[in-house]
Amino acid sequence: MRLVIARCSVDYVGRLKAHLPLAIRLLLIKADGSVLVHSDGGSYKPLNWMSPPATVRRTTPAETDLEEGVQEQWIVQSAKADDRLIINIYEQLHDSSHDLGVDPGLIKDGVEADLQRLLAEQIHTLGDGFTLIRREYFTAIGPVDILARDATGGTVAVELKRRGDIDGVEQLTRYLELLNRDPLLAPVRGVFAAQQIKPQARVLAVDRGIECLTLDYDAMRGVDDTSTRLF
Amino acid sequence: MRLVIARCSVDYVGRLKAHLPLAIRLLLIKADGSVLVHSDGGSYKPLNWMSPPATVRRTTPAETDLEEGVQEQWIVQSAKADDRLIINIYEQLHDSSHDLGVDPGLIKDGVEADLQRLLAEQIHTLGDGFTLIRREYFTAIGPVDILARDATGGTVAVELKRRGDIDGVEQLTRYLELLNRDPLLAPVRGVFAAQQIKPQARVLAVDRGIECLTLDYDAMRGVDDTSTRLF
DNA sequence: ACCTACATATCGAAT
DNA sequence: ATTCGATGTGTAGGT
Repeated sequence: MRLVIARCSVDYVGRLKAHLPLAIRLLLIKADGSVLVHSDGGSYKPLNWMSPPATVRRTTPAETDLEEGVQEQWIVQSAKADDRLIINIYEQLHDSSHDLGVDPGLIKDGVEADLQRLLAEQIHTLGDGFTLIRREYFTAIGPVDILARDATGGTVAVELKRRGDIDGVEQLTRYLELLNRDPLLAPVRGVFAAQQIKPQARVLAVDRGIECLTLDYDAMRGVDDTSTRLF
Repeated sequence: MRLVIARCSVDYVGRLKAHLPLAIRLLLIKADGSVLVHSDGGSYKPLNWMSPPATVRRTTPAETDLEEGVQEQWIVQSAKADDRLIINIYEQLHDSSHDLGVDPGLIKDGVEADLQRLLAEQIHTLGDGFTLIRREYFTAIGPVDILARDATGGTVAVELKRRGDIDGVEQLTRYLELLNRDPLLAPVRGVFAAQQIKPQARVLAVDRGIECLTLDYDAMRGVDDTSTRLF
């Protein structure tokens, strides 16, 4: 990994065009040829970048660029696509290289799978008398997150999201259409469950006769004591 | 901006939990307190991070951590949420600070807004005799990208995407359903326009009587001479 | 401040 | 290889 602090301008040409005027930035060149251009603010997304695999080629700037004060020009070319990053370096303020080795990678916990496990264990959250048929109930168009039976014996399909968006309602609608063609299951009603449900999604769900359920992950996790001693 | 190369382990606790085992990584601390943890591979997304605004607090490691070889411990606390990043530093291999100043920001060209402007200006791309009713035609469920009138006086709703996916067809379908309830507009037919249309999306669109149109952005920009002198 | 839609999204699993 | 779904999505633009 090479770290360069430089006064530079950057142009990206590929799926779109993007231009960064002259300013001081961090240029991060990774071992796989990928390049990140970061400013001293914003979030983790670089101002400009090139995804790996890529190659960095150092060229002599054109006459007009030299006159303007460009010391070096880097051309970062994607190996896969016709995407290119052109970095004009006016002044290098720092330059260091470091050997990092291979990273063992990230271990995660608390994603949708955990939410699903918790809801399956606490199926009464859906309503009194509910019983679990199964998680990841497989259909031709994909797995239904949770299939359950309500107090009256009716089948309920649950689509589970962290963020309840309109896409999730569409997904559940497709499942319900399919499940309701099965005479052994029909009629199947739908429950759209999420930590947060967007107003638009709620409107669409209600319009289609789908019940909305907002989940409190922290409360559900509080009930399940195994999750408190993960690391 | 501070750049540190260190042998470290990292734990994130917040919306989820994530753990990075001991390895050499880049720690990038920005002026707004945000921190990025990068390895020498992957794309622009850090292995772990803290979004701004945040504060970095250096603490003395606990007894057990000291025995294990932890020299320093950084606690990065989000100012907004109860999100925390804990970085255990076993060895610092590099440490430098740099003053970058404020970045002038990125200038983009070729995003959906540009496509929409060009298609509105060159509405004949849809067919001979087409006239523009308006861009961003507002409805209760969101804005229709372009509403036009064809040679026979019929109304046409255009959904525009850079990449034509199945979601875009669903979106247009919802708009068409709504628009066709309006007797002043009905019947409204749909056109799904994108630089690239996925085969699945095309099949679904055709199945629903929606016309597909592949756009050549470069050609459309070529017609519009103002766009040739953007940079 | 909240909500909505777009993104050079990235990333991983399943097909 | 490609598609699909999740993301600690981020980001910009509107109301």
